[in-house]
Amino acid sequence: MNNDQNSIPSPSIRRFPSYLQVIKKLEEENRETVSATDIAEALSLNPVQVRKDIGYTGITGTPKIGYEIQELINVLMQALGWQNARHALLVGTGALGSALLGYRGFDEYGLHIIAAFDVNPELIGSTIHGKPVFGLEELPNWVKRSRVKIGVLTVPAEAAQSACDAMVDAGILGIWNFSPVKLNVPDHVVVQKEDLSSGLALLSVRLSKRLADGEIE
Amino acid sequence: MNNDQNSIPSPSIRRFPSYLQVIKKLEEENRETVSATDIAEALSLNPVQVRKDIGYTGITGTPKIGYEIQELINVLMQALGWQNARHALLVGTGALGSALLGYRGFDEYGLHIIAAFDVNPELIGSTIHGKPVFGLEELPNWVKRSRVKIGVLTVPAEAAQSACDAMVDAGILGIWNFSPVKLNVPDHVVVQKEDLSSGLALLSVRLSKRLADGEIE
DNA sequence: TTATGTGAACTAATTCACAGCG
DNA sequence: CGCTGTGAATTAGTTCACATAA
Repeated sequence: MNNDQNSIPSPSIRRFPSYLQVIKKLEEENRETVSATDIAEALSLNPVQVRKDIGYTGITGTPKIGYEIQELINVLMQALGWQNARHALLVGTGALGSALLGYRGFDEYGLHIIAAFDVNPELIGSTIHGKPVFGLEELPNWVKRSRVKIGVLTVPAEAAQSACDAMVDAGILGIWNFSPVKLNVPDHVVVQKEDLSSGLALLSVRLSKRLADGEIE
Repeated sequence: MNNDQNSIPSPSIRRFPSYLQVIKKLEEENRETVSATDIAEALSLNPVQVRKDIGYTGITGTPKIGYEIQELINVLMQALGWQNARHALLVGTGALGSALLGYRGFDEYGLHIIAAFDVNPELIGSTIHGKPVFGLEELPNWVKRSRVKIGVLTVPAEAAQSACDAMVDAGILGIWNFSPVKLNVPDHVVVQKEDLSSGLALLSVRLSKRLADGEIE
């Protein structure tokens, strides 16, 4: 088993949430163990890959049986830094922003978006999916009080860098960037860029190829 | 230059939309050429990688100058199968679904979601961000009439497979799946799964590592 | 026999190094 | 020189093949 916490490959980390999802469902059904094969089957992956991924966490399973579900959940959460629920804020309450505010999927994985910020005076003071919307100027104080470290950025391209700067100034350390802009941040800030169109690109290409290769139109 | 249309690596395809985005902005500023270096800089990528990616499309640039912007836009769109705008439908008008209906980013890349379907009687007959919402039972006729091939799936996990089946039966050939479920589809249907939590996972891990490595808390 | 765990082989992707051109 | 274009080297990720344990 590999125990080097610092070097889990990114593709493995990206798969962890889906593993969690599968085994949490089994947990609800009161199953006590899972095999890598079970997980692989549920997700159409190669079982060896699943085993290797799980190996990175340092957990060890028992042959013929698999892994103890509770333990596996714990080490995966641990590996993801999700042991304790994390709080986040969101800047930009447009279509995508309000969707993310209402997306319960994140809570399941320990991310709780607890407040939103925007410049639109019509929204300030209201709530979206139960979360309060503040004016951007309140960001610094709010971050100081709440000690939140993660910010979700869902503003239009033009506003992205300045909203990012505001977050950084306020003390945010991790930015999940949904805007199509490369953000300039100081070294101590981590940015994760999310690009919806890249998935759409792959779908388009694969579909075009199928059509070209003579599927019924 | 590589001209084999059928074998552009997936990572390259995933980067194409961001290239398009950069050069379309330059086009608006009436620039006529871009170098791979320009694009790489705008996106914090390695210039060689950009050049290789562009090479896959078959286009050829001129040393010292770069690529002709119009031509580059054309070949990228071509490579992505986005020459002619594509129409799509969406099933599931929850938080995420309505966000995608209102997300103008897709139009830019040739995906026009022109109708939505749901089972909620309160929504049927209404419009969301200007797009009409129909009952799921209307799907077959609507697809037949509109000849739409792409479906965006944004229903909760429990409903995913049955909504997927409905799409497939109606004649949808490409499914962009935002639900956390592995879909069972016949061979001729292409499924692209989108998993928001995988990006969040990476952000968490990178942030935790930073904090552990002694950033100011 | 059915699982884990892992070194080894393989495949894919990125990056390097450099030739060639304007 | 600053750029393209590309073979070669490198690195990263996946898959195979097999040893081992219950």
